[in-house]
Amino acid sequence: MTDTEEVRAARPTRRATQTVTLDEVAALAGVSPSTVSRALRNAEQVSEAAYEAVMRAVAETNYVPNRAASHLASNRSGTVAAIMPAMSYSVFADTVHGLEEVLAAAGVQLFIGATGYDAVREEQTIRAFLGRRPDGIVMVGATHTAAAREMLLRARIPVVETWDWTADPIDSLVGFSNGAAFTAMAEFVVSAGYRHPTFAGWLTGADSRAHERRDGFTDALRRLLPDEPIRVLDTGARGISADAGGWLLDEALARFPETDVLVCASDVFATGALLRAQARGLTVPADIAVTGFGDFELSGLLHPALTTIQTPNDSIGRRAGEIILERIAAPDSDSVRADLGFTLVPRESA
Amino acid sequence: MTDTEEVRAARPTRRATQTVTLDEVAALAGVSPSTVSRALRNAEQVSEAAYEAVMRAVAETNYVPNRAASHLASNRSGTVAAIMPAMSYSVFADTVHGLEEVLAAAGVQLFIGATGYDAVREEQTIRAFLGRRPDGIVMVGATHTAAAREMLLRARIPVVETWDWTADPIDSLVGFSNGAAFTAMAEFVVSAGYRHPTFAGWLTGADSRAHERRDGFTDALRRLLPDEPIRVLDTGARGISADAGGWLLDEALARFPETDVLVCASDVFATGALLRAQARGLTVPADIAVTGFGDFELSGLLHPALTTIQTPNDSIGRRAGEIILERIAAPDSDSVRADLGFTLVPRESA
DNA sequence: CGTAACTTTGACAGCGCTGCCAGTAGCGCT
DNA sequence: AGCGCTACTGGCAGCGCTGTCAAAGTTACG
Repeated sequence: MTDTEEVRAARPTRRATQTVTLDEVAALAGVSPSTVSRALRNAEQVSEAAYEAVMRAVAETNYVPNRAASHLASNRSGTVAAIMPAMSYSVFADTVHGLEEVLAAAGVQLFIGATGYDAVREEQTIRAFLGRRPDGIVMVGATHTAAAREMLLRARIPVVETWDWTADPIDSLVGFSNGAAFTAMAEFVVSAGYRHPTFAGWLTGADSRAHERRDGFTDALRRLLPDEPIRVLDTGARGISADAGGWLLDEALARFPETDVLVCASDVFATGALLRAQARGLTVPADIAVTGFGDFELSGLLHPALTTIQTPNDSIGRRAGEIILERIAAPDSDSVRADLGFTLVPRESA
Repeated sequence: MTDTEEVRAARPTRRATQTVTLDEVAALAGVSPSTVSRALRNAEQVSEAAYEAVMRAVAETNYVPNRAASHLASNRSGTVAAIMPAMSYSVFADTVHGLEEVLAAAGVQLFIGATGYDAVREEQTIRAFLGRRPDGIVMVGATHTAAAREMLLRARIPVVETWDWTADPIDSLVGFSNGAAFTAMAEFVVSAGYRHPTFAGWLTGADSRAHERRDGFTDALRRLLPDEPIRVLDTGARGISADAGGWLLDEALARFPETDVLVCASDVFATGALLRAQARGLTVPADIAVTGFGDFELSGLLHPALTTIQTPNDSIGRRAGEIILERIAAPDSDSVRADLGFTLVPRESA
């Protein structure tokens, strides 16, 4: 320990321990760092000999490029952020899945954040994600606080709002009209002869899509059955669950015994309502009909099979991913508004 | 356009357009960049006056710190990567949800990648994620290719494997024994009087947990019913779906008509099988009993309600997040092995 | 009033890459 | 041989932060 002085003199490096850098690969390959960088990103810009020397050195050192450094130098992060209300309901999980698949194929990585249907958390999540300088943002929903909208606009990156339809998207929009879907459902149940429909969903949270569904339904109903009172049920603190669907059926029977069809804002509710009706010894649709929304796999297998609306869950994610990739490649291209529509699936439950 | 010369002379900046930097905030606040950095990360290191000047400047400029630069300078990325087989099945979505909640509360952001139950894609995903230098990695499963294991070890970051149980985890482990769960199920169905069980699941893919479930079941069966032949059904290319569960029931009836209980590797299959049995006019469990795995919400609402095994989906994610955070804070702390167990839920279907 | 200890601040280098530029080598042509 | 090309390569600065150090200011105390 006689060389304490020298050790002190050498300023301690802040380098990450044990991590191979591009410079070390370059030294081993006998080329300059620039050449290594080129070989790794655009092999055709480099001679075959250099390419192979680099690849050998990469393999030998197990080099993995540091994307944070690359991001800083090139001002492209190679990431996209997705902000969802929740992941536990399969509809959004399907959308994330489609999105992830498209992005991963392009070498873009996906950040995920959940807001729990809370506008404040949405704002926090957006702010946190913008710190990562994603190349694009995908959001579920087109209703945001003014501050959130402002942040997204100022970020000057492609934004895709999904699962919704609006006249003034922040940037691009991929979805369908929840209101139109429930207008279609209203028309269907009325044409099927039902005269006393009750709408049921979760309307307490900041889930604007649920409100659009209700409005689409009740507006149509006022037109189709002008003399009929409007009946709406809210699961409130029960949130979104099959059990809440069971509660909705009980509640409809208790508060609105004239109900002949329970129009649910989600198959989650409809399934719970259907099973509860059967548990109570009622026959669906003879005693009470039930409709859903979302067309989950199980919905078609139940007895009676659920009348519902099929939504393009996976396609929304894929299309959103494609749009982000297009706009990253050509930032001046136009924003996209894609209505992927919905399909009413009449089955046995109504 | 007479100043072409001067314009040429000025080397074009590579700065991101329109993005506020820490230096600009410092200039506006009238303090040094160091002080801004400190104010934003450890307010207590800075005088009250400086803190407030910084905060005013931040608000005025809408400054959002660039985490890539912070990452590069501090060698901590503030991210965790999660690698899942799939997101479309609620069990993993629940785990992601629990994980995201814990991490987001600590200001850590979550990268998500899906492998589609494919070992090669798992390797590619790990490699891609390591380029982001996450502070930790959460994986579903404890069975990986040698190369994947090697990469994870070399990364020298906390790794949590989940949803599995093994004697030699890479680092930490949070899950339960899939084999033990199906040993318990075997004991249950035998003690309930069933003598001709058939195991059913998806065994074609790289889903090692499915294999462990089968082995746990068949091993126990050989012990409990030594004279009984072993019956196993594989959905093959049908994968994991309720429809495949229906096929499993048909197949069991056709190929193994002696089957008195169909033991499914997932509630997805069990639900499909149950509904198919009813569609065929069979009574469950009298004509054929059915058991599942996972205890989805719907499983308890079906008629008959599914006998199944409850798994700690959400807790696995939360605990994994906690472990990662602990180990980021104290890198020398010991790795953790947490068996979160499972609960057999006897109901009406068996 | 002087000294020691603490608090607060700023300067500076550097994290690991990429964009830009200039330079060299090799080629076909006049 | 000399010219203009193209193909390939290396040098350099800098992306936007943070860690480290040293200096300045402030307080406590004998």
